[in-house]
Amino acid sequence: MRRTNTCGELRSSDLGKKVCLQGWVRFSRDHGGVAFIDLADRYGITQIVFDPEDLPEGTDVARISEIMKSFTRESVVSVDGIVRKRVEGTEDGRNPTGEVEVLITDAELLNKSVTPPFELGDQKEGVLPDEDIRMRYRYLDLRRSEMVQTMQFRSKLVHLARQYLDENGFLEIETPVLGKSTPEGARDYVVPSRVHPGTFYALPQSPQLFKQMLMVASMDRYYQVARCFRDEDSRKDRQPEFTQLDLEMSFVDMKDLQDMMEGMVSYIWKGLYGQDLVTPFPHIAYRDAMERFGSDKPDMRYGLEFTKLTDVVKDAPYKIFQNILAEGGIVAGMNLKAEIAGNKVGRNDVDRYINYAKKVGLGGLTWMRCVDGKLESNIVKYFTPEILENIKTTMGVEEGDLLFIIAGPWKATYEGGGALRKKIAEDLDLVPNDVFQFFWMDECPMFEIDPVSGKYDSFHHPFVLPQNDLDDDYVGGACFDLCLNGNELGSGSLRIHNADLQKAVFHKLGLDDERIEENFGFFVEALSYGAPPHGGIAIGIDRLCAILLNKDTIREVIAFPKNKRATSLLDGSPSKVADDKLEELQIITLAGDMDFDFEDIEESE
RNA sequence: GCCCUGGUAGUGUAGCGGCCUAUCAUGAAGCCCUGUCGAGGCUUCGACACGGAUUCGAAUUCCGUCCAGGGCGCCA
Repeated sequence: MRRTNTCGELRSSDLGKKVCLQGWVRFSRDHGGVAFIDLADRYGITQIVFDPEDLPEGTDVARISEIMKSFTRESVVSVDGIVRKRVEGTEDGRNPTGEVEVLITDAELLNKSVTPPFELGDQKEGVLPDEDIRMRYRYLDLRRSEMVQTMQFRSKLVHLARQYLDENGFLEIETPVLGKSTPEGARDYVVPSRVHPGTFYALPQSPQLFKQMLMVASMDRYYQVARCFRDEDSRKDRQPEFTQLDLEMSFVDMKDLQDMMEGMVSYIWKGLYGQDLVTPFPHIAYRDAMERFGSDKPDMRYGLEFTKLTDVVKDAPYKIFQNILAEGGIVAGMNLKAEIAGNKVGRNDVDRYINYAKKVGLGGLTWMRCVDGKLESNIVKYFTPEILENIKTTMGVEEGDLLFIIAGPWKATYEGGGALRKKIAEDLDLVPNDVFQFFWMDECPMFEIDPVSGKYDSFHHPFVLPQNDLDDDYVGGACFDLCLNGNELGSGSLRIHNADLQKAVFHKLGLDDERIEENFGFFVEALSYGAPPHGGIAIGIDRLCAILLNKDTIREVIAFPKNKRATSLLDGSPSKVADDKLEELQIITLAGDMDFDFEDIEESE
């Protein structure tokens, strides 16, 4: 008999039906006479009961009994039976199928499982095996209902995005996975060409150039669920390969792009949770984000904002601040209000935060506490009463408040401050984890200037449309990030559609004509054939899923992720390839146990 | 490349110089049990990541290696 129902389907309304269920033996409970099996598949769990005293006439009880002995944990089995009501008082309210059970009339072992390396019942929290064990046996880990739900969630989310974009006239177009390596940006994963020995394709870090060329090609609205590759070190939110919802639109301004994205996120939200998301999303300028929260992707679900104190302390005879201000640095303070933080942070904690501040790149951390209406600390003697009073007013200090004051060069100091702010919020449990706060971070600069080398670097990437003349002191970029709860979900921008302007930006970034031609010649040429004004955005699907599901790492929302060292514990990749394959590709390797010695090669040069 | 944390039966853990012939749970194997649902009861099996050092004595301290995770750099 073929499967008639899944293991999550049967209800009281099915009583009396003859059914065939097929699935995995999750738990079995043999009472000597009557025996139960929790039969599981991705739809749910149905209780199967073997009841030798209550079988239809002519059933070969001994045979079924014998077959059931082979039903070891996680074996796949097929069971024919009759849906019946559970004995009064033994219903399981936690399970949607808990009112019924299937009385076995026939059974078959489809495929035996050896003893699984860990238990798959995941009703109880905190008993998961180490992640490396889960990865080694990911196909078993994925059987767990939590993982099944995650995969379903992700699938639904992507499906909703596709639906929305399709309804809005987007074409889903695949761009190449084998492309051209460029020296800029992240390291490429590289694929050797057999046909052209000595040359290599690169896997895309993003479909950026191709989607822009699709705009040149008049496709007008494009999207792709694009796998992207970067050969850089992993983090909990960074994998060597990851998935972006990548899209591009022609004849749009930034608001059009953001409206479209807000519409899409709302649509996904409605589909996922049945609730309306509040739009439009708030905006925060890059500079404000940095100066208020110490981050370009601030978590604004809690306070602990910074207030600039540069002007307030500029005349204080405190040498450390004087030196910093003389070098163009900033001074800013964070007020840990007495009731939420100040009273919970003692002298020892302050020392701990001072140490932490040093670790995150701050020179140090100045603190003051408001006691009996006066600011007290080891350094108040360096400040005049007027300045102290001014600090109190500026920071809104009240009795018991604790001030942390950071000082130093603008970027490093605010970034360090942002790390400190995050740490304090986590320590004091100030982060609400049931709030989802989307917002746009915009008004970004076009370039960043390396303080050491003085070289220009793109703030986002070199294809962003500059907002003013490239020779101006400050050049803004038409780019923005979509952020959620302190995470960057994606970046978007209007793009340069003029070939000369694109070249000028490359020049500004230090590329000469030869290098531009070699690496981006085809692209600049494309722009010269009537490229329309266009812009686009890419949303990190892995991150979005992880945040919405409250997962600590994107590995939890990727079916087969790589580990920290970019290896797959499941298939053992990356791995060596056979020598004859390398020979065909005309590749020799200097690593591993081939008969080449790096030093020999160096000497021969 | 660097910093930090960790590695004890198949799995999750306790132990943190001698009470260790290493705890508990789960699992596996066997037996018992007719209403359980992570069933229960009894019996059995099974581990200190690897290599050095210190010490009368090391799972425990130290050094190195390997493995896993978090972070810095990196991620235009």
